[in-house]
Amino acid sequence: MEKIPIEKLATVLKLLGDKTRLTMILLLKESECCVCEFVEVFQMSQPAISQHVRKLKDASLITETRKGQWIFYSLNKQSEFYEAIISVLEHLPTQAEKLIQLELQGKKVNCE
Amino acid sequence: MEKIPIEKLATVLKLLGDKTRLTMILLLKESECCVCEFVEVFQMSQPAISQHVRKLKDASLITETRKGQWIFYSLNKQSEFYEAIISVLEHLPTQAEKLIQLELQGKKVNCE
DNA sequence: TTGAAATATAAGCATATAATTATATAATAT
DNA sequence: ATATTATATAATTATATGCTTATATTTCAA
Repeated sequence: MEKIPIEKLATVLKLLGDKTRLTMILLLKESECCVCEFVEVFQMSQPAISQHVRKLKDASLITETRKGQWIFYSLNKQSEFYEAIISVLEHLPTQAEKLIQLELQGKKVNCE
Repeated sequence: MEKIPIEKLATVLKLLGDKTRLTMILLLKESECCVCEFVEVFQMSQPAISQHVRKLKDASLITETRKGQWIFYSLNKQSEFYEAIISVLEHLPTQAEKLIQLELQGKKVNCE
């Protein structure tokens, strides 16, 4: 397994050491999401969500793809931390119900 | 595998998201240590070390055993987070050299 | 081409964090 | 008994963090 320098991993763990960001990463493992979906799921302001997303993006833990007016975020499988992140996520219960809730509320973004 | 509520794991990851504490945990995986050894290894003040240790102890990630004038700390294998912690540590390179250095400097505590 | 929706960013503020300094407690050795 | 060593704790301070409010940018739709 690829080893990671302690300092780098500590930085990543600090990013994951926030309930909102950890949940974001867990959701992104199951499905790509855009900011407005996170706003619904977390019931937080758009700037607060954008700022959390930016931290994850700055660390290259997630990547973005614009689709029309939305920007979708995904887990970055190319990240040197990807495997470590997955091994953390494995200890968490699925958050699929949050995505189902979104769907039921008609808040899931469909950009086709 | 035992699942952990997101909020709890986020709290633990925040504790591990500090270079000093992450290294402490990694060292404790290899060998129990006392505060004065950590002071040598990290070249930090005794109160700074004690405060990091306290955070880990407050979260029950480590346990203490007094041996004479020293208090030795160990990874708490009974913690509900133990497995998750180990799976994080597996991504880190061994810190055995730090312990060997201690030994060579005659700073390793022998309490027999 | 004007307005609305999605997102980003900057400034400000309140709280959290990590260090230092000073002091207290507990065990050991003389 | 007293001094020394190991450790803990409290107060203080500087910096980091996460939120809010306000505003800018981009895309799409009318």
